[in-house]
Amino acid sequence: MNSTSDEIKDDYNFISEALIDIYDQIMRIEESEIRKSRFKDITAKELHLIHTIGLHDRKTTSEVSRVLKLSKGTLTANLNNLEKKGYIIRMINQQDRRIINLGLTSKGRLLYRAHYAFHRQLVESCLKGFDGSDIRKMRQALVNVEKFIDEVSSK
Amino acid sequence: MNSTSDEIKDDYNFISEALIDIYDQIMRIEESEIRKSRFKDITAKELHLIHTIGLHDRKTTSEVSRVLKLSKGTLTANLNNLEKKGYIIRMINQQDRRIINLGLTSKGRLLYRAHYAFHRQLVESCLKGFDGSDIRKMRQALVNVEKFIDEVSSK
DNA sequence: CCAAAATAGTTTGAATTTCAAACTATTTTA
DNA sequence: TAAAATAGTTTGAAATTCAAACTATTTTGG
Repeated sequence: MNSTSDEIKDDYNFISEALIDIYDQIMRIEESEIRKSRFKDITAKELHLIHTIGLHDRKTTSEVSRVLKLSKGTLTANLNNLEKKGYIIRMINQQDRRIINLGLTSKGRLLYRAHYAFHRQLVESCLKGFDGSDIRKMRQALVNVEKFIDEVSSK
Repeated sequence: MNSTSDEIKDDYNFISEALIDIYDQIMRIEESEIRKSRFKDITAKELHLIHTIGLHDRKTTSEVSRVLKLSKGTLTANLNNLEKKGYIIRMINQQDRRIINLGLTSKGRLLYRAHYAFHRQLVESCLKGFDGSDIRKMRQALVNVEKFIDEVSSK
């Protein structure tokens, strides 16, 4: 395909505008889809936290608060809520008893998988009609963004 | 380029994972970049609100609260803060005096342009090395996401 | 023309979320 | 083995959000 520099500029503007708005909508729709299922007591933020805790990692509270850039106090409060609602468990690490390892309950794992499946559906619809090389390009674009973010952060 | 279905599946997983995390980082970095400049009193949420109010539109409070899905009360509070800090002005609409039209002050416009420029930089770094047809594909992917979101919302 | 209904935005009071700082318990260091 | 460092919790205050009640204005229908 042939493109003038004006057309490319329009595309840049379009992409820039769309990106600003789309993510907000994604967060909202993920929350509202999850709340239509059996997981009616979960917010978008909690979904994000459940995702970060993950299925297998046994992360510590400190690791999670670093990744999500939440203060330790805030994370403690969030974990209390998710524990009360039965999605996560705290496990005292027996090698170092200051450390709490985090895990998902079976209910938490179900939620994790439901969320992941929905997200996956979104990505599939996004890449509908794309061939392998297109998808590689898409992947490259995300790697580029990550690199840009790293550069800006460390500067 | 040739790709096996396994490679494509890996790409899907990669893209899915990356998307979940990247936006949070973008929001954070936009806020922290803006705060390094003369606009030290602005949060990511306020940046989003300033962007929505826009340079030329004279939107009403109701329009903005609908777009951002904030209650009218919440928006009033946010607007009070931005007005106090000198970024926006409220203008009573003389045709219908119930309506408040919103506008950016010159300080608000400077902030808008600084934010947009940074966002634009991010998009450019993301699409570095892409040709016109690649960029069209990227644009199509975003249109697909928007369509997916609309379908899910209206179902 | 005017009373009732509708609309735009603000105020209010409660709930939730967040943070930093102080604190407790445990481990590491020197 | 006492002091320092680390992991996580508690605490109190500030910020954010919402729904519902409220004020001011405009539109509607008789």
